[in-house]
Amino acid sequence: MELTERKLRILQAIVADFISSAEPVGSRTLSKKYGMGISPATIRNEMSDLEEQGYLTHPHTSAGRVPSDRAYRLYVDRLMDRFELSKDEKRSISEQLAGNILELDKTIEHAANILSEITNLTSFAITPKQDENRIKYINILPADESTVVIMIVAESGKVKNTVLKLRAPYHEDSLSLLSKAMTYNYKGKTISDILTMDIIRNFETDIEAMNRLAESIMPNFLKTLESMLDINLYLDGLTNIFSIPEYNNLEKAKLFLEMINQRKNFTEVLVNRDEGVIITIGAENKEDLMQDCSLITATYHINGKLVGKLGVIGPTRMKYDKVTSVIEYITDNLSRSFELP
Amino acid sequence: MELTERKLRILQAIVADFISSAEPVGSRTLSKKYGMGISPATIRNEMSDLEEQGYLTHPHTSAGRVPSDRAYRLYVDRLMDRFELSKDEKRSISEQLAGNILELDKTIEHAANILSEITNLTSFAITPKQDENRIKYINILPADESTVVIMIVAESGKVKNTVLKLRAPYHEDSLSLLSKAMTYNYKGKTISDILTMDIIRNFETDIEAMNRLAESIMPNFLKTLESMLDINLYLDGLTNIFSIPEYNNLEKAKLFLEMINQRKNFTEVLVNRDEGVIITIGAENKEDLMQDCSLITATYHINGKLVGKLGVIGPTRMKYDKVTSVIEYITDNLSRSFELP
DNA sequence: GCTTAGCACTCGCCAAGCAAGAGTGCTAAC
DNA sequence: GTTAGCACTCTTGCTTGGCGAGTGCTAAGC
Repeated sequence: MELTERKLRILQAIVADFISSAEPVGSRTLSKKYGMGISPATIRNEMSDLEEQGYLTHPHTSAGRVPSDRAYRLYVDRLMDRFELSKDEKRSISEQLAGNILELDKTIEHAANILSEITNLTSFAITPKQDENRIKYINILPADESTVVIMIVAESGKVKNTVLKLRAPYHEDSLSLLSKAMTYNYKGKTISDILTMDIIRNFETDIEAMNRLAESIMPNFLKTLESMLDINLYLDGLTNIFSIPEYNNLEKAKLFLEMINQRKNFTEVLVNRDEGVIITIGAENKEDLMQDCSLITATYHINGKLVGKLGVIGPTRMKYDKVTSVIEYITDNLSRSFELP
Repeated sequence: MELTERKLRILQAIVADFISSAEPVGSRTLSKKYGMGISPATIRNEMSDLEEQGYLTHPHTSAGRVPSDRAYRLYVDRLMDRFELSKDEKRSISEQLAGNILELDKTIEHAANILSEITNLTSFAITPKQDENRIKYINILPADESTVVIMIVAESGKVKNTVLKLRAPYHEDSLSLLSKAMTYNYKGKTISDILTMDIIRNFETDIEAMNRLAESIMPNFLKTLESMLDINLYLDGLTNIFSIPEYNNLEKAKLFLEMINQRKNFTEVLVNRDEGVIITIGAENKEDLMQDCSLITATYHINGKLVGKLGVIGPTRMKYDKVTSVIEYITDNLSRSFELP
């Protein structure tokens, strides 16, 4: 059976109505509210067909119809109008993001805040994978007689440092020597390359003092380097789910929050998604706990290369048009502000 | 009316029973379970007295008794036994904390994780106030031809840096010169002192290049410095409240989570608490939303000076003995690992 | 042949009513 | 001062019946 023009129109109306009301949509409402020019009875017949085709479900005999995942998919792909953010909204987002570009991570966290604020959903953002980030230089700096700061600067501009107390005092010349040697060795290499290399050996030079220094610094250097690989997950708007009728039930709300609070798993899910704007609806998600959620993610870029992600998660009933627009707008904005000058 | 020995024993039994069962305690239960050697009727009389004195309440006529805030206070101050953690628990905590002392903030976050894990409550930790932290040195380092890294090292070992793209290329000598000048100027000063000083003017030297450099770096330097003052709040075990009978109701759970997610306010509350182990029970808390919560905090020290806090928040019905012991043990452990070597 | 009015039917929801259970408070006896 | 006994109170869980919303089917209309 083909989807006639009229069926599409009805389906669109049902989805739109259900998205905003969260109540099953009845034939009478539809006929009256959306001025379709056909009677409830006709609509009922059409609805019955749509149900047969898997676009609608029926919580129970005497309830209205509810869109299925399939209906949302159709809606997202073909039926929904492109949503244009208002000038004011756009300006507000840009301004808020521009206010805080000092620290990359903070900016990303802030973007997640804005997103949940606007959408009233739970938002998240992850920082880019750093595997492919290349070392620019390494600097070992004196702090006091037995303390040094290991500082690693990557090409993307990411900086990471650790304070390390040495067991023995050091000579300042050895520090700068070691910094140079390490930079020479590692410059241009990716973090993951370095971590798989056999490193300690590389510093068996003639200079005894430097060897000893390298030996005590290396373990911490490696740990620091490893921690540069960590992907940060920022979450916001967690409590927003409490105002969503779908989660008006302790057990569901609990499961939702617990799923998201398994940060490792959740990050993993996000990392594995494709680039660009990706929408997965209900059962399209592989994870058990996401079967009645929709997940929308988009990617932002740093220097056009490293890729982070940002998005929302909520019930399948969400304002796909607006949410998608907002996410797109924010990620575009992020990518632009992370471009090389 | 005085609290007789017997009344105290009864009260203790009621509190202990209610803490573990979350059910109002009846006279019969009490008489049987706690082998008091007196009949339910006698206990009822005593309970009636205790209620009059404000130690017990009565959800309704035909329910058992529930301890009031006052009873918990008495329990905490006089009745509860000191709880000794088992050797295994102690070892496990120490080991987990020792595994990750590379980064101070991570360690503190990790301590909060452990705490919520053990207590099954919502835990939190805040990093120390940095107002009194003194600058050790400032280093402006080259990253590439137009990018520099501003690095600030404080006496506590806290390091903070920002990557800054300059509008014009710089001369490397000016960088080290400026680093030295700034270090000379700020070394030994506290962060808040510097932020209230009128700084830009301090660098009006003869050297033109350095003046220009200082001018473009200063705003970012100040912002970075300011961000060093931020107190980080780590939360964990938020979803634990879902398994607590007191919060077995959407509205309450929601309010609880929203209260805690107002991170600014919540941090403020924590910052304002006294040092040492502090327990506030129910209405002893000033905040509206905490009227039926208890809050336990303890302080840890960095180098014996900077003070951070760690604790739990949960329903007034909590295992005060065990929770207090755990918190104390963890903060002691933290302070010890943050001591100067 | 599509559309529509009419009507019986189904189901969830809510309030009222009822019985069971838990625990108290009081009284009178020990 | 302590305790047994008993009436009383209040919550909880279950059942019942009415109401409203919405459907599905049928038959009539265009």
